Amino acid sequence: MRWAELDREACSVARTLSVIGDRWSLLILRDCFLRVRRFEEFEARLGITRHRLADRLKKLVKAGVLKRVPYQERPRRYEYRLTEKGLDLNAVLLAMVHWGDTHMAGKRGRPALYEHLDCGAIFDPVMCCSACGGKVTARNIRILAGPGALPAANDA
Amino acid sequence: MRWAELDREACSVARTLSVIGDRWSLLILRDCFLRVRRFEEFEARLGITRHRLADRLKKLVKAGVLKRVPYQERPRRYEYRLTEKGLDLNAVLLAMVHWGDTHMAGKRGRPALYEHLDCGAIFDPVMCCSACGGKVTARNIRILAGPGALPAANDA
DNA sequence: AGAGTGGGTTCTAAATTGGAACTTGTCAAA
DNA sequence: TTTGACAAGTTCCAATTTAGAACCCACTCT
Repeated sequence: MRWAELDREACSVARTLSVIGDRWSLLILRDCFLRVRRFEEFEARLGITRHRLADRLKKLVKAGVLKRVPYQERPRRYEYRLTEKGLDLNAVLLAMVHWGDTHMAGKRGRPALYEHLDCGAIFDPVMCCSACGGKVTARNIRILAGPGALPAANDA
Repeated sequence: MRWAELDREACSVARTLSVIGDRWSLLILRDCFLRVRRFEEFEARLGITRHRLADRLKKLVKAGVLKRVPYQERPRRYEYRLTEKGLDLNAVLLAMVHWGDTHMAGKRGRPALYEHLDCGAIFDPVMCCSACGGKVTARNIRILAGPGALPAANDA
């Protein structure tokens, strides 16, 4: 399967990966959440080549995750900002951060901490059920075919 | 930056991506959560080449996300199962599924539904604060440097 | 006029991936 | 006693993708 075919799968994981499933996209988005917005700034922070960066930014804009916003005229220059669709990726990033903190942290501890502004606590992100608010884990969920499942491939 | 350098970054996102940041790993893991365990079954479901599949499974085992369990002797054959570390990736998958459901679903609706066994409801996974249980979004958190942040690069 | 800035594009070499065929034990049927 | 099938890989070559470095363009500043 090629990249271009991935978004046609009847699977939300595959469709999501068609947007963010490469080495750089999520690192670019991580920096977006840290309020990085300009081409040169991304380049300096990421260790990505200008070539790749230009290409990824273009793809993320096309996917509707980032938007290109002019911040000066003559010469016209643009910066890259998260759209609402992009901001919604926060949960994905947080889940990855939490997994990395739990399973990949070095002896010095986690690289970053998160403060919940609503309650003031340094917190861990936890996946919860929208109906009852209880924790969701691999062991207390069941997967069912939804309306968008293909007849011949009614998997996730 | 090359793949091999990614896990040395002082960032939990980068470290997590060093394990699951390629096109196939998360699709393999998705199938693991759907109780797929054998080489041939992965191959048939994924559209991946045997070559790539063998390589990815090896890497995921080395990363401690999957374990190789013999299921018969003579000839000795192994199947692949999620470890606890792998089961913890459930939150990442769920976050991606939810984003895909919200932003990439076709006209026929989401391909899969999730039932929370503790309460019986078909639910959406929501990121919550471990301290107060409230919702966590991009707009109500603040990121702080943690103990594992490098002096010269105290970012996420 | 010359240097600097921000945001790219173009080029080639290196790394990664896809595709198809081949290998290794083992059993079971012809 | 070949022959075939099965499951789980491995090997090899071609195609695609990426890295690395240099170049380009539209301005502004000195």
